[in-house]
Formats: sequence, C-alpha cells, structure tokens
Amino acid sequence: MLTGDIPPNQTIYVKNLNEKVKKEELKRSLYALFSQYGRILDVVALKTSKLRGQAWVVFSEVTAASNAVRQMQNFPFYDKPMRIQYAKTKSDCIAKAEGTYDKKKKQEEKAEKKRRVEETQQTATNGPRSDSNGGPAASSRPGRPGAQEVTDPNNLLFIQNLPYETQNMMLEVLFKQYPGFREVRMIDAKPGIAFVEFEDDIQSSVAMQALQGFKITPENPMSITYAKK
DNA sequence: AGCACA
Repeated sequence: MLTGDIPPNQTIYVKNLNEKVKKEELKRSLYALFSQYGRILDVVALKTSKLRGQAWVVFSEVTAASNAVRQMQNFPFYDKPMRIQYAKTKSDCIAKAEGTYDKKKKQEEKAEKKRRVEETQQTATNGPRSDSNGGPAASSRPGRPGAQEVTDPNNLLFIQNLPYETQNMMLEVLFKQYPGFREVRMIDAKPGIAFVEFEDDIQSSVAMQALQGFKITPENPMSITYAKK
C-alpha cells in the first residue's frame, strides 16, 4: 500500500517532487494546488540534502488531508507524479496551536538524531558541490511515438462536450473564480469545444481538477484536458 | 529514497 501503515494526520507528506523547482515557488504551487481540499495552515519545504524533493502541507482538518492523499496521488506536478502519504508526526504549527509544543523536548530529539547520524558515519562524505540553481527546467520530451494520448500539463485547457449554445461568458464565470485565469476562447466553426487559458500550468491544473465533469446541462459533463500546443 | 518545522 502506498500510504503504508501511517495513521491519518492533518499534515500530508509529499515526495518525488521536482528538485529543480525553487523553494518559494514550490511552496506557492503546493499551496495553490492543495487549497482546493481545505484550509492550509502551513507548507514546509527544505532543500537540504536529506529533505529536498519533499514537502509537508498542513491542513486545518484531517478530512481535507485524506481527500488530498487520495485524489492527488500521482498527480503530475512539474513533470513528476506526486507521491503522497500522511505525515508521521504532528506539525509544529499544530502543536503550537494546541499549546502542546515543547521546545526543550524538540531540542533533545534533534540532538538525539544528530548523534545517530554521527554514529553511522563510517563512510567518508564529500558533499557534492554541484548545486543546480539554474533557470526553468528544460522539460525533456520523452518522445514515445504513439505511447500516450495525454498531453503534459500546461497552462491551456481544452474543454469538450459543451452544449452547442454555450456562450463565452458562461465559461468565463465558471473559470474566472480560479486564480490565474486569463481568457476563454471559442471557435465559431467548432461548437461544443473551448480553450481556457491560465497564467501557468499549476493554476490551470487547479481549475481542471475543480471543474472536471461540471455539468452545464445534465447531458453535458465537461471534459477537460490539457490542450496540445 | 529521503518525515521537518531556518
């Protein structure tokens, strides 16, 4: 089982994150992506050697965390499928809110961990100094001919199965409630479809998740995919 | 793979 035997926690532990993404951007994007499941109290991400590629998202409710674990499992995020579990321990911000946060205990635990690490240092460790801090990730195109029909996440959504009489404005009211909305484009010659543009692929993904299957009429559940560009 | 709170 993917979640292991970890009991539910209002904090989720997310791994397999793209390590090239800057910490601040990563936190903002995680916040945007997960706030559809509930109120987020904190997002923690560190880029130390042990902790890069991982993050913790603290929800105000366990149920929100549970939905996030299930529904965002393997969600493609910066070209990598997210692996999500419950966090193993309570987040500090929760303990603080509950008044159960004990700074002394915390320091003892840290000291204990450090000791263990030092004991296991029989191997010479030369920290690799290759710090890739470059620009945006050059997304490598797998180029598997005919392997998959699905398009990689991007900022343009392709909407299908709309009623033919759908007006631009109807879609606009639906989509503009999501951050990063730019515009709706419809093609007169092709009724039943539309393109909706967002500022970036995270924001388009949030809208997609939220409005997937939304019924403008009972017969017309929207089908939303990323547009081919 | 890796569970922290800079």
